[in-house]
Amino acid sequence: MTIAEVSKKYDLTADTIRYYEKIGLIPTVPRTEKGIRNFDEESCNWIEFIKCMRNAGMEIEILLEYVNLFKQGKTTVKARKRLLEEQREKLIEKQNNINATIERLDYKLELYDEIILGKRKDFTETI
Amino acid sequence: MTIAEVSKKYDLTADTIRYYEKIGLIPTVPRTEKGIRNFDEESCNWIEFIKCMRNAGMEIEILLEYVNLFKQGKTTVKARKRLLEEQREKLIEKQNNINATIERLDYKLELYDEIILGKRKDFTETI
DNA sequence: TATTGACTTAGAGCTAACTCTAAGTGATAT
DNA sequence: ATATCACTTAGAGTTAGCTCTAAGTCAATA
Repeated sequence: MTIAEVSKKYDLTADTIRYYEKIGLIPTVPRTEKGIRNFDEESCNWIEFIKCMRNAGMEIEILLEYVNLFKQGKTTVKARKRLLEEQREKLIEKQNNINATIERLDYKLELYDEIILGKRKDFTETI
Repeated sequence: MTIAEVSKKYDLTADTIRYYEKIGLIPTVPRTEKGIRNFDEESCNWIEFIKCMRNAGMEIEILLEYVNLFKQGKTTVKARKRLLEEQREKLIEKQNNINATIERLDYKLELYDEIILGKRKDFTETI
């Protein structure tokens, strides 16, 4: 697959994909004799994985650590597990923050509704 | 309350609080005769609100819009509601992304566990 | 044959959200 | 009296994560 095809498939710009490769996030992208990227299944899997993790807000530096551990082979399995567990914890915390904020917004939206419908005579501007 | 006290109370640096005020995120922070910030309850409520929204990842530009609508008074109640509804939708989407990623990590962590415990003879490196 | 279009590179530029620096004021402690 | 400390300002610097530019190669089409 060319970079244009991969770009379309995963909805990432070609620039972003090249950037990810340059910094080492996508190990060993194959090339044609002319030096043009020819993404195979493994490269695509990496891109899909990176995209998913980035969408959840995981930092590139952390992902780089994971990729580098991966490159070192079986001996790093435990370290990789530890890394993913840590990131899982961070995502849980993010989830909690977002949940709390959604609940707060729900409450505010209810108040706004009551104000709009005129159910609140004691209308005081709540932040 | 001085900026130092507010900084401690909400775990934000004084720099961040000054920055928020400068760009207009905290309307009307009172000052002493000497020109020193003297945060009242309303200012604190704004800071707490901004902090909560920022923690969930809401953009400063959006929060500025909200604050500006708020300043214009009752006539903007519907617009404010619309704005908060939009942001709620964005948070739901983020939540979904994070949930999907946590589930994916859970699956990977199980695989890693099986590998570590030697339950997998067919060990092939999964990304 | 000339040009169009997809690819290549190195490296500069951009945006959001802070974070820091320098220079200054004023109240309190030694 | 002098030094320390918390505050003030304007504006420069930083970081993450892209995004764009310029200059070039190569294959296919008018």
